[in-house]
Amino acid sequence: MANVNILLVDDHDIVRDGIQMLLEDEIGFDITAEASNGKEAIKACKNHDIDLIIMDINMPEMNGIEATKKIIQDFDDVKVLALTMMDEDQHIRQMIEAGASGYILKSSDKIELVDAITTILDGKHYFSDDAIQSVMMDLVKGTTENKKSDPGNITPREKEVLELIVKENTNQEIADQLYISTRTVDAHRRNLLQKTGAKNTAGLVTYAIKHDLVDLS
Amino acid sequence: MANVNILLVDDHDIVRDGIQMLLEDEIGFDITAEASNGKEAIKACKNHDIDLIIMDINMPEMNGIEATKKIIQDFDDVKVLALTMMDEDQHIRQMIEAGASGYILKSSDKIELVDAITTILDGKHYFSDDAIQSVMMDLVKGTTENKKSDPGNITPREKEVLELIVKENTNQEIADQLYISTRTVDAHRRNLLQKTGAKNTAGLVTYAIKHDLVDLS
DNA sequence: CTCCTTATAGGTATTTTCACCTATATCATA
DNA sequence: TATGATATAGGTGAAAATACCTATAAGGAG
Repeated sequence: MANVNILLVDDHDIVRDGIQMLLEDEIGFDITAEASNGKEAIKACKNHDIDLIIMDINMPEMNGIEATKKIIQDFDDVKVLALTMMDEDQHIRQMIEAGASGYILKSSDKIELVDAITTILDGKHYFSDDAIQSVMMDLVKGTTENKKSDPGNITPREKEVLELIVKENTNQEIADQLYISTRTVDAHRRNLLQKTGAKNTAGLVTYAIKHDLVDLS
Repeated sequence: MANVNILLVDDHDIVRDGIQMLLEDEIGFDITAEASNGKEAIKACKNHDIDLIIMDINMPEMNGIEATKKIIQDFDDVKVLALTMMDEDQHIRQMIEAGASGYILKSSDKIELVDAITTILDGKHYFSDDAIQSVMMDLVKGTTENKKSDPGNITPREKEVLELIVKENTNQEIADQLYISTRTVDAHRRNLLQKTGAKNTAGLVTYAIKHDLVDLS
């Protein structure tokens, strides 16, 4: 744990100062660099050999999610701990998907902060209870909403055609695979457009994916 | 909590017997019906006024995920508690998305089981620590894997065009919105096809969604 | 100051999709 | 048994997408 380089990213000076006080005076970590938005954060990663970034989400110029994506991509061994306000919880999932190793709230106490940092530096992940709660509820909610907007009854044959459309087949190729006429494929396609309310192939594909009728593996 | 109708779904008699013993003898819940696969579970829902289903995942005929989807869709007020083995944890997310209100492992003790049941009957959700851990790691993992397979450099303008394609716009409509010629849109489209390796619009849409270049909200 | 990428745009032709229309055999079910 | 949904298939024509080709202006990187 010797010589850990920490980058602190937040657009509010006072927040940076507070966290810096916490880390330096009370816990013994050094802040190596600071940044007030995503672009500055990327620049700081180039100029310093950063080990850990404490990253806010809402910032001018470039937000924490975009910055995290770019940094995780370009700087292999940098870890990101997202540190945000409670009301930004709709972004937790995006932040994790962007590659953050941890997520805690600004309302956390310093014990949780140092716990998160040491856990992450140890190569593991740390998510606060609130973050976990939010992600699970997100999963649950996204679900039931989908169920409600399930409309149009797509027949098994139509589903088969739809799957082949998603897999980039033309009507001719679909006809060959299903041993039917292209006109029949065309008919299925038109029925699908009508039932789904899609305007074109792109709409059919998004519908199929949204409604989980295909697997993008 | 009077008169709660519970349906127990598992393809192993001995598991059903064990849980039934636990619930009836020690906790005071009654098992109203049993089923050994998804299809039987659906049938049981039609024949009894089920309040809660304790559902296994891996079963012959129809698995627990499919059954849960159908049941949640057709029977409004039925709650599902998924009860599975540790090694089925790759299905947790699907189960939650299918509409399950809770998820615990067969290795849980009876205290957790009854806790989960009462929490769910109370209209809330219950996820065991292992389930939560699995979901979070799923999010984290799915991420880094995506990052690695990110190839093709799509320019900002191309991304803009791609987003409009996904939103079911034709080249003409895209041209109008971006104040450029349809031929330019066409050029972007061809470059996108080349860069992504897609064969047609369907391929572009799946690429965009897979690589998270658009939001399906 | 070149070289490369990006964004722009056109020509021409073919393939594919989409929009109307109609029609028939099968199967479930009311 | 009649009705409706499903799967099948065709005609015609217009719109859209895709496949080749070329070309130019602007901007950044070496």
